[in-house]
Amino acid sequence: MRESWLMKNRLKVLRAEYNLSQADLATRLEVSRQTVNAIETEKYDPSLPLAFKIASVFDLKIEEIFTP
Amino acid sequence: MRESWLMKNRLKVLRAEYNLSQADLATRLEVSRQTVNAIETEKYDPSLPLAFKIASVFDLKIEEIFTP
DNA sequence: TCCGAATGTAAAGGTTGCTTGTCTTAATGT
DNA sequence: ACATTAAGACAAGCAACCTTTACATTCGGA
Repeated sequence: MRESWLMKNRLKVLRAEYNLSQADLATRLEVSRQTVNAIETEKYDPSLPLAFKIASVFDLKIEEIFTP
Repeated sequence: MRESWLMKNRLKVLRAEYNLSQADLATRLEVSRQTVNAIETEKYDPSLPLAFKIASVFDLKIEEIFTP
């Protein structure tokens, strides 16, 4: 295992604000629902490109969504 | 093979500004020299945690270093 | 209560990120 | 000429990210 200090994120809250299901968000991000779920429940971090996509969906900077 | 739209980055320029070798930067980031080289020559994207580390070394936002 | 939507979890498999090790080449200085 | 440093490249191996498929659980509304 990597030393995995996994990042914290505000995905769940943001999803709620935008009234999106995990499946909705997955569709917008062009990833699977399970991937959204895994990131949200902090099983693993998104890749950098995916983090950019997430940020663009919510019109925020990456740093406003993810924190170390 | 992925359709690899790899991100662009300004690592090489930033390294020059800070007068750091790839090895120096690698030490600060706690990754291998080859990893720094591969990211700089855009063989692959850094992970999100590594992107955060890179941003903190140069005191910039991720978006100011990497662009899709 | 029952149904459907949303969520959580898991296994198996492919791709990407990162490692160590090695080799080559260019630039610089002595 | 020689040594040193920086950088680029490649390969093998492992860890992390992401996929599909599948099944279980939770929850709100009719």
